[in-house]
Amino acid sequence: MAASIVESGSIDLSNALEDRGLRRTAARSAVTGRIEQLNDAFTAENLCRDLPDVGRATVYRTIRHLVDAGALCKLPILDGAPMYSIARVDHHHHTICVRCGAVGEFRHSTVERVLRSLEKEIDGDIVGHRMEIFITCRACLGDQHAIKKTSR
Amino acid sequence: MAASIVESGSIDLSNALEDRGLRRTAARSAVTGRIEQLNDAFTAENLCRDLPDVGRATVYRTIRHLVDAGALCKLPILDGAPMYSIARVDHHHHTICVRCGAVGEFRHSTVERVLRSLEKEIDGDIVGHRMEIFITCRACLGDQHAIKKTSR
DNA sequence: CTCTAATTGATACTTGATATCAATAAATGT
DNA sequence: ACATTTATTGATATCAAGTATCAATTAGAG
Repeated sequence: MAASIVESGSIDLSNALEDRGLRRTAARSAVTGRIEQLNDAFTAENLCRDLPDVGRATVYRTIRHLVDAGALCKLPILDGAPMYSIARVDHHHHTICVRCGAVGEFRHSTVERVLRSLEKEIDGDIVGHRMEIFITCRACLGDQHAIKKTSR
Repeated sequence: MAASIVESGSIDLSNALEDRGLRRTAARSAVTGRIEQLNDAFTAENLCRDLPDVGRATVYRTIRHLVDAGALCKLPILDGAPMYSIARVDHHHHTICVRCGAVGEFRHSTVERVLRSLEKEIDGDIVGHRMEIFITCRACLGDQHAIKKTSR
């Protein structure tokens, strides 16, 4: 019943679709295959550009199925299109570089502990949460040669 | 230099615009006035509907100025248009009801403490963060008369 | 009251994403 | 292998949120 897990700890995308009763087709394999090739988070438009032979509608539909299946995380960026990343089995959160947009992950048990302590403070049932940390990543810090590093 | 604070702890919206060197106009007053009337978070389209005599472009522009000024928080909702709420002086986070979309606030010092402990784990400089808790609010819990409450 | 620059808002456009629907392909039964 | 049924595809139209354009208007300084 549980979705297939591959060694890396992520969910196998094709199987995730099959588990939902969806057919295994060439178009869907192209989409899941491309996503698995990518290391970084991506947008729907990225995939459309990478897969010119797959229709936009199919790309968007497949992404939606994968999100519904829990195999992809949808990351709402402040402006523009949301990004997607392969969901790991263990719950985690994301870092987003405000300069280059690179998305990373982290997991931290304290975050979950905080949630539990918030239950009394919040007027309703907690059904989920989302946390993003905005950073300037190592690479981008390297780019700006010591600018703004000294003054406060 | 600091933006004017009114008793409630929120930033005065008209003054926030003036502090940025923007003129005080009838259209902008209509927008800020309407926002201040609202208790809840709102979308840009909400404002446009409430203010049919103010052009869409002006509504969107004014919201953008207010966000830039730090007088409004922009809350990216998972699907659809982002919502905005008046920024309080003290840092806080939001709860979003997954049934009715109602937005609430909470503040919790532990969240900030978690962030500090994450600094070692994260490869870059933390420049900001965002946390949203998804809930079923009290009102919506009342609606669904005990459904799904018993089974596991 | 005049002048200048900021502002406005109708309109057209851009972007991201979904709906439609005839053509196609996958699974199933024989 | 073939026919049948049903899911899937993708070109196209459409939708929704938001931005760019630009002539007409208005605020504020002098």
